[in-house]
Amino acid sequence: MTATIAEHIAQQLADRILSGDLAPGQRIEEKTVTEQFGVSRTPVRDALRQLAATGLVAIRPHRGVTVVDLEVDQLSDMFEAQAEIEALCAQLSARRMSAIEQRKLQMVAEDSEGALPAADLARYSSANEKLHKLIYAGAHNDTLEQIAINLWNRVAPFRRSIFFKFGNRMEHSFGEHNAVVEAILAGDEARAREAMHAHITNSSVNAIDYLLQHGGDGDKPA
Amino acid sequence: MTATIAEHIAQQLADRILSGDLAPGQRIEEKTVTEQFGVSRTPVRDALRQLAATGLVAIRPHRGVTVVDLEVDQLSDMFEAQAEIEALCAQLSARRMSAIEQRKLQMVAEDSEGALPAADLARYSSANEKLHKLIYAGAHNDTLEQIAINLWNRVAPFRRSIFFKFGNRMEHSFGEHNAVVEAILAGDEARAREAMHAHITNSSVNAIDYLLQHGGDGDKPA
DNA sequence: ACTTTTGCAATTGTATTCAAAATGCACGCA
DNA sequence: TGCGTGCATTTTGAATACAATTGCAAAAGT
Repeated sequence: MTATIAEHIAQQLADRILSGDLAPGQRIEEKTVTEQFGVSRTPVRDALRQLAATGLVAIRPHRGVTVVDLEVDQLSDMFEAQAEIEALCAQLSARRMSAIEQRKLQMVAEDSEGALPAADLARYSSANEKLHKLIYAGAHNDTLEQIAINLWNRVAPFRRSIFFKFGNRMEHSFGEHNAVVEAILAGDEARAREAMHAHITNSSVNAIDYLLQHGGDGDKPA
Repeated sequence: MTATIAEHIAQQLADRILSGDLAPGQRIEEKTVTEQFGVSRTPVRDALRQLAATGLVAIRPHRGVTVVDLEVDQLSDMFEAQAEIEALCAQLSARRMSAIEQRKLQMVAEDSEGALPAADLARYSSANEKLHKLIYAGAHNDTLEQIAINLWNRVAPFRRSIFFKFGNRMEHSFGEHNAVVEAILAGDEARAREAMHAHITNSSVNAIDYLLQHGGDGDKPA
C-alpha cells in the first residue's frame, strides 16, 4: 500500500488540482500541506518537485509553489499541441486498435450517449475522459500515450471550468466523438485524424473565448 | 547568478548524461554526488527528482537512482513518437518560420556541410542538434518545442553512441537534412513533414539494429 | 503627503540527524 | 557441496534544525 509518502502526496495533490479543488494560480505552501498530511516537509517537497516536472505546478526559487496559471497564448499553444497529438493518436488507433479495444471504445461512446438526455455533465465528463484515454492507449505507443496524458492533465483544469459553463457544448462534443469513433472502427486513418483534430480545436474555442473575457485569470478565491 | 544549488546540480548531471559521461543503466548514488559537489544530500535529492521527471533517470523506491536504460521496444516507441513529433514541427516550420529563422536554418545546414569532407563527427553532431532545435523553435509553439526537446534529450544517449559507430551515416543524414530544409524554405508543408519523418525513421534503424546486436544493454562499464 | 529605506516576520533552501528498507555475506543445515 | 536463513552494512526515506532570501510594513527623510 505504501509506496512512499512523497508519491502518495503527489498523487493526492494532483487529484486536487485536476478536480479543481486547487485552482490555477493558487499558492501551495509547504507548511500547509505538511499539516494536512501530518508529515514533515521533506516528502512534501519531493512531491512538489514531481508535480512541477509534470507541469501541474510552478516553482520559483524562494518564492514558493503555485498551481500553474497559463496565459491565453500559452494555453492556445497547448490546445494546438493537444489537437495535433490527439489527432496522431486517433490515426494510429485507426491503424492498430485490436478488436477488443474497438469494442471498448464503442461501449464508452454508447455510455456517454446515455448521459445526453439527462444532461448529466458529470457522467458525460467521465465517459469523455475514458474515451480519449482509450484512444491514447489504442495508438500502441507508450511514449505517445504518456505525452497525451500529460497534456490532458495540464489543460484539464481549464477545460473543466469551461465545460460546465457551456452546456450545449456536450451535444456537439458527442457528435464529434461519434465521427472519430466511426473513423477508427472503419480503420480510416485520415478521417480519424481529421475528425479528432477538429474535435479538439472546436472544444478549445470556448475555453479561449471564456478566458479572454475573464482576463486570463482562473477562478481564484480572493 | 545562483539560482539554487539543486538546479545547478540537475543541470550538471543532465549534461553528463547527455554527453555520455554517465552511461545508460549506470547507478547514481546520492552520496557520491554529494561528495563531488561538496553539498548536502537535500539539494542532490531535489536535483535527482527533477531529472526523474524529465525521464533522464529512473528512481525506484529504496533501490536508488539509475540513468535510464531502455528496452528495445521502449526505444522503438520513442523513436516512432519522435518521428511524428519532429515531422509535425517541420510541417509547422514550413508554415510559420520567419525570414530570419529561415536564414539561420540555411546557415546551420551549410555549416554542417563543412564537417563532411573532414569527417568531423563532433562538429557535424553539434550542427545536427542546432538544426533540429531550430526546427522545433520554428514551429512557434512552446509546448510542442518542449515536448520535442524532451524527446531529443531522452534518446540522445542512445543515438550518440550509435552515431559514432556508423560513420557513413553522416552523409546520408546530411542529404536528408537538405531535403527537409529545402521543403521548409519552400513552404511545402507536406514535403517537410514527410522528409523529416523519413529522416528520423532512417536514423533510428541503425540504433535499433545496434541495440539488438548488443542485447539491449548500453555501454555499461562492468 | 509621498517616496525611500531599513528592519522584521514568514517561507523557502540547505544541512544534519534519525529511521527503515534492501543488498551482500557468512554461517549453518540438508 | 549447494541452498536457505539471519545478521550486518549500506543506502535511501523521513524528520528536524539551521541559514538565507523575499516581501511587507513601519518609520524617517524629503
